[in-house]
Amino acid sequence: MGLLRIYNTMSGKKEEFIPLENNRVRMYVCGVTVYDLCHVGHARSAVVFDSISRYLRFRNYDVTFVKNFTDIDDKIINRAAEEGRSWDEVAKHYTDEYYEDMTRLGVATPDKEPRATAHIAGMIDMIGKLMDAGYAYETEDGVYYEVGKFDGYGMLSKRDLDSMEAGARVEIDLKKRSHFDFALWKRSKEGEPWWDSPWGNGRPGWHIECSVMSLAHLGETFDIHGGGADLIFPHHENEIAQSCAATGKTFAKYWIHNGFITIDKEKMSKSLGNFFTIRDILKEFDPEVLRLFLLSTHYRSPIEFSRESLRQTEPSLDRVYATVLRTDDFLKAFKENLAPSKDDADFGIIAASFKDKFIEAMNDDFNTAAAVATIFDTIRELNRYLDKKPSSQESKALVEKTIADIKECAGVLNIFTKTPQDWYLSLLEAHKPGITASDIEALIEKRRQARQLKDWKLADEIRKSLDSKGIALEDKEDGTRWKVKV
RNA sequence: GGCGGCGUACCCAAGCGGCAAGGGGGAGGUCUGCAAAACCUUUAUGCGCCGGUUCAAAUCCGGCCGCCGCCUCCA
Repeated sequence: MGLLRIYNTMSGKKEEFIPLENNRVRMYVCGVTVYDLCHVGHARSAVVFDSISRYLRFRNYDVTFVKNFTDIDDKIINRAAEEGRSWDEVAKHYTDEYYEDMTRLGVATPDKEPRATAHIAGMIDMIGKLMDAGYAYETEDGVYYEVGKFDGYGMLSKRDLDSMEAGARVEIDLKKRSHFDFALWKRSKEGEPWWDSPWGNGRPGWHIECSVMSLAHLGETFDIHGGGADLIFPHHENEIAQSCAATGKTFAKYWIHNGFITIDKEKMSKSLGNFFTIRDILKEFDPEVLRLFLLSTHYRSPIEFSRESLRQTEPSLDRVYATVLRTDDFLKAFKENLAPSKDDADFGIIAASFKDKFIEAMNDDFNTAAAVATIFDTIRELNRYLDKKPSSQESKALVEKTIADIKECAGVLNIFTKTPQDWYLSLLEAHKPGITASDIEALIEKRRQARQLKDWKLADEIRKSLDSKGIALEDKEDGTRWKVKV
């Protein structure tokens, strides 16, 4: 499989990936706060880490993948007030919505999906340790972490407290010893949800949950910690401060951060209001289109999002499905009648090298864009081979093996997973051409009869009328196929 | 102000020291009743600009221009 190299935010370099423990990989990724529908920025993070975990498994690592839900937070409380229901109903509702989006996007459920509110006891325990060790202090608002006490503060985000103080944009909270001290425990105000603690009734600060849940499920030190690049500071920096101070151990070995989705070059975000929900986009596009679009750019680079770009992605998928269909036809009609030829040998060499090239691309810091290109290279070579109408005893096995390899590698990215038939039906759904599959079939039959009578005029009229609706016909030896034009 | 990143063809996008991947689009061709699909040829002597290092630079170094992110909640 070769060496896997991963860009580590901590070192700022690509490093050889060596798990802490033999073949086992433990990874923790920061999930979502369940207070609203997810947008495509969330989709990117989910798809990227889903593909990374799939690739690690493809490499035969024994992966434990943990992704949390933040189910208590100011935004949830505010949302609950707006919607006139309890905070936990809001959290439950948007967790369900999240699962619906992830299922459609082909994002596998992680091994563990802890919720913050299920780990309050662990948080109280860790906060107590931090208090005892002198890293935390109490104010009238709650308990704070004193960042100045932690030597390594800023090691991940490469910044030091002094220079940050100079650029601080927020008014100083006089109750805190430093502007950058952050809440471990917030005392609850009237009407807010609360849990009992040695520091009074309250709720956890945001950062403590990840330190506690990763500890509970993965141990003091684990292999990979991931999330969006906007979490580097302060969230991940604070997690490091908490965990290292509490355990005295290294927290995570490799830090992986995905880049943002932008709209008109600006980061997509709730606060700017320039976002598209996953829900809305999937009304217009097959989920694999969004998934391939997200994986066609390296995970650390920004992606400029637009419907136009998604439209450009559709033909890529279509090309693969057309080849899968063609291969199905080839295998069905296969009759062996020639001795092996040079064509078989030539294609055999190309086909045999595909998987290695795919792996090589993925080994280079999960370069999915380059990996996808190896699939397209192989698709072209396969088409070229099929054009030669191979019929030797070897050709059938060769074609079957190639398609199997393509599907296996595409499975790592979880794309090209449908049958061609389902792909065309999905496009019909997404493009809404105003005609049903059975209507199309009926017109194809009418045209078949016309063609039999060599009534080319009528045949062409039927095709033209379908074409104007966005449906293309392809005449094959054994009949006519339809497809949605992309 | 501090820190980080980006600028590759008409569009998207890999490459990060040794002849500029891949997808879309355009042009021409093969195939076809005509098409479509597929395949072939073609489409950047060029990688924001200017210098430097090197036998060799899109890749390394320096300067400049433009854009973005983080420093506040954020995937």
